[in-house]
Amino acid sequence: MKRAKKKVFTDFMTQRGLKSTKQRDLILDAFLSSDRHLSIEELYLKIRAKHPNIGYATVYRTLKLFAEAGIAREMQFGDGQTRYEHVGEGEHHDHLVCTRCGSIEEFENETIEQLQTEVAASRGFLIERHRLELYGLCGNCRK
Amino acid sequence: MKRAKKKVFTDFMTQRGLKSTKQRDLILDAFLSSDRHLSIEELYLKIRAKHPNIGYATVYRTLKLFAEAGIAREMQFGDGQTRYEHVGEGEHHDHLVCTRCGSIEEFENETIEQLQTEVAASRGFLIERHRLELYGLCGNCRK
DNA sequence: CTCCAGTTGAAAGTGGATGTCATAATAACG
DNA sequence: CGTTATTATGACATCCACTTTCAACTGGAG
Ligand SMILES: [Mn+2]
Ligand SMILES: [Mn+2]
Ligand SMILES: [Zn+2]
Ligand SMILES: [Zn+2]
Repeated sequence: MKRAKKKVFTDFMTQRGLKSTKQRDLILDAFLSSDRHLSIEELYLKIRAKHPNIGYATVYRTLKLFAEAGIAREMQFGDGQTRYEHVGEGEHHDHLVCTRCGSIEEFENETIEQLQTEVAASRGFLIERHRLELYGLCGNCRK
Repeated sequence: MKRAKKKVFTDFMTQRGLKSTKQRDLILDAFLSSDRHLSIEELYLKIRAKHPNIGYATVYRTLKLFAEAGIAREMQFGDGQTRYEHVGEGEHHDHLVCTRCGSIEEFENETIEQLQTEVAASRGFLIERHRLELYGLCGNCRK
């Protein structure tokens, strides 16, 4: 699946006339092999540890490209930092965010999605995307 | 209900040893008699039209007070601006946000709320609050 | 190998939120 | 009522997370 995403990104770049560079390769590897939901700064620092010459702006721009290519999703959990997470073709999930330790769990619930569609339909609203986040204490932090 | 919220705020101020000022009265009136979901800037400009001496910082600080007092809720719809909406005791609702005209509709769905609780429970997660936003085209903008 | 369009990193710019501080207003007290 | 301690206000400064700019630097087509 890392392979698949790399191909998606390569195709995207070709189709847009963008170039392959070692920075982009680095950033893609770091992104794909990292925890989900990292901020730009976090990914930047991680890469910078081994490649001190990388620029913040390059990481920033490359993550935007990932999002455009469809292999990353930009998100906001209200902590003032934009985060990026991996996404696969047609995948979707929502989040449980721990307000104490900051951990993020994912979940899917088809019934909720269905109800959302119904709510929207009943008002003539057409959903393009949605966002559902449950904030609270994770199992560990409740103890 | 405007009356009720004013009382809640007055009590809050008394209990915290805060002073009553004409600015706070102005801002509370403007807030309570305005559209829901305004940004600080929007409310500031609205008040400033009739009271040119009001300061942005005062509006900013007063809205924070409203939130602390429990008569306003701070929210983010991803457009880079913090918005405040009216909230009543024990009230809750979620949002439909039009990505074209920016209008915001509200809805409640008890079944969805129930399912959220179940999802959380099945993972040992304790929900403190949540956020559900459906983005897309409103009835008007679909035409 | 050449050459040009695309890329990079440092640095400057943005915009909204938040902090600072001298001045002004509130309200308790004598 | 005046006095006085406390809190509030508004102009301005600062912060911070991006976002843009630009001169130097590739990648890769031809
Ligand atoms: Mn996720
Ligand atoms: Mn609302
Ligand atoms: Zn936790
Ligand atoms: Zn609309």
